[in-house]
Amino acid sequence: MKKITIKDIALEAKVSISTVSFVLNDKGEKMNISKAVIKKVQEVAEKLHYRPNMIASSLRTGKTRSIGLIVEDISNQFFSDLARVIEDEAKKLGYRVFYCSTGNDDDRSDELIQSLLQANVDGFIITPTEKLEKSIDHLIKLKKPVVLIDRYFPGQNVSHVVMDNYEGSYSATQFLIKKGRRSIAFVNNTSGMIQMQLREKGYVDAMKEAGLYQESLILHLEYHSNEDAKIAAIVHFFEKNTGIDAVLFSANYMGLAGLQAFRKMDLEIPKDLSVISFDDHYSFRLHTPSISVIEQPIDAIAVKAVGLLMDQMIDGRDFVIEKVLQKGKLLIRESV
Amino acid sequence: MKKITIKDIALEAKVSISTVSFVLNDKGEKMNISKAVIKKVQEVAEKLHYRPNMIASSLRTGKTRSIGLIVEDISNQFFSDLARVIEDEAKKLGYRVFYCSTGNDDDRSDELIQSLLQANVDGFIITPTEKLEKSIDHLIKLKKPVVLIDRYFPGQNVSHVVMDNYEGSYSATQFLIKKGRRSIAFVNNTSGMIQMQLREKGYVDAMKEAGLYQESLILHLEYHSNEDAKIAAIVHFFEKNTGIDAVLFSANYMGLAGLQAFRKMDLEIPKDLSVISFDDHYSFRLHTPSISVIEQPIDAIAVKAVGLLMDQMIDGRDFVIEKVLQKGKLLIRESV
DNA sequence: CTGAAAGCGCTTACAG
DNA sequence: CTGAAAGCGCTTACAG
Repeated sequence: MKKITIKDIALEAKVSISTVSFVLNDKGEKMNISKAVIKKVQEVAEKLHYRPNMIASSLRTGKTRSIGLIVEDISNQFFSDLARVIEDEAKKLGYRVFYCSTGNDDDRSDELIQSLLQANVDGFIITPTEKLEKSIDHLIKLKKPVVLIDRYFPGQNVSHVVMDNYEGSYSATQFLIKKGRRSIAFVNNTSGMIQMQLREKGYVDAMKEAGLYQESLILHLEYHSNEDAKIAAIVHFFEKNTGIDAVLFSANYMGLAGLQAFRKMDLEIPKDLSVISFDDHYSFRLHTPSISVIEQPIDAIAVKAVGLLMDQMIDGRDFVIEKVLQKGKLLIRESV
Repeated sequence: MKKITIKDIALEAKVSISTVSFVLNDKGEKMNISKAVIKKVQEVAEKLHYRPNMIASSLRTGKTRSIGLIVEDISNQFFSDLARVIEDEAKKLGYRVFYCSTGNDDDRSDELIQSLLQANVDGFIITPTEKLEKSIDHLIKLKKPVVLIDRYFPGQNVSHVVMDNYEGSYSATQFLIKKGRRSIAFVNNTSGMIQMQLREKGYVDAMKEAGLYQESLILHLEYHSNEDAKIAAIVHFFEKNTGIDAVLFSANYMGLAGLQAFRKMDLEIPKDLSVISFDDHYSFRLHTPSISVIEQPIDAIAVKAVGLLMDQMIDGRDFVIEKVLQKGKLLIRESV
């Protein structure tokens, strides 16, 4: 089966290849090509089952109609949900999405950016890792459209869309306090990224306002440790700090490790301990009791991020840097 | 920042662009280019931070060094694990992977194949949906390398790598029988794909051999129904067929629906009911009690599939169609 | 041993 | 209203 090119169409329709190209790119009217010719070309293209060669057109135009999506871990449900919505949104606009996971590894993130640059993606949506600020500066210098999601660098002037982490954490903590909980722990990781800092700050402020704050109630888990190590650390922490009656996890994978720790310790939820975690997860719904979460507005984040990226990708438009905060949602289930 | 091309290197190194191309493609020696020139060209390329334009080279060679991976649902852990291993394997060999989900929708699957064809991927790894046989025939006619995973079409001569579904199901059923269970249910979907048929057949044969087979112990869930509908169907089935003392689920999403059904019905696992499911899942390990599974040999499947695909992609090599069965592993946890 | 040139399949400025 | 031609950045058969 021979590849059909615009040359074949031109031959068959007895017009020049430029005419074919104009018609197939819907520029026929603009170029004052006659209705009859337009119709003819379209029919021939249809008849021969013409499929444009995207590689050739990319080489010529320098555009690939693709965007690179770099997330932390595509096998984490939060990110795979995000990716799916972003992909759908992009497809509506005729863009293809290449996605890859950093595993929060800075070197790998940098490599991925290089490789996507080399694949000539037209724009980037990134959940940056800690040391990625330079690489992102680099993209900006290259005038590549970039939107960050889930987190960002406070000093850097780049569009980003994130949840209102401070508010989410603050309200969840207040909710626990109103429920009569007094000794509320906060389990975070050691990454120090802005979204984790804000989640911690929301908790700290709510605790301080209620006069309940104690530094010893905060546990920081090594980010790069495996799940068993996290479970062990949580067990150790709760054995040392008896009397804790509630806990807020700053991400779903910590919450999941926590549930396993509590099972080992035979702690009963919510009698002994109220539990709330950031980010929803299938296992939180299935768990007995089901676990309350601060659900991220995934759809809103994805749609907005694609929108901001498109704004930057439209040639010549003077785009504005936008920094968007989306509200999360406290989903109360049986665990509080 | 200007894009560096081989022309720039040629200019700077004072050689022709062909020489540059040969050197950078490691064909310098073969073309009898002097050591000195090779070194010079490499140094200049390094100095100018040359990055080859993959689009240009693709247009010229017709190869993209990429493979298309079509799975049923990338947000299902079985497929996302599979995808990760395939991606890693492919990367080792210098290939990039584009992945997409069919959602078991035949039209969408066909579309995805078209779109990957248009993106000029060099080969395909596919978990086919029911009506995809024609599309796959089409790929073969185009001489596109294809490997199927997880399932295949019995009459079609295509390389594939799948788990030994019959054996997995047969042993799991036998295990339940040896444990003293007598009224063992089997929950399958309505898709009728070969892997599901074989899982059912393994169960049926084991039951028949033990003289325990009853057709009424098999439930078929509508594939395209949502989770709540599946849960309702399972509840209905178990309310009608009282006395069932064990159940084997033919895929993880059915097992997960089942766990929710049993929770609603206050069935106690494993006292009232032993449970085993195909495919592992995070929630199966976290569940109280933890759920026994027939674990798929994901790494082996992925590695083998990439290997078979590469065999086909090496130009001119007369590749052989291989049909590979990998053994699954029965992981016994608390649910039996 | 190395270079000039054709060509992959498009898009688009230019000419008429 | 439509066509001839240049050029995107490579690879490779051919010439010398």
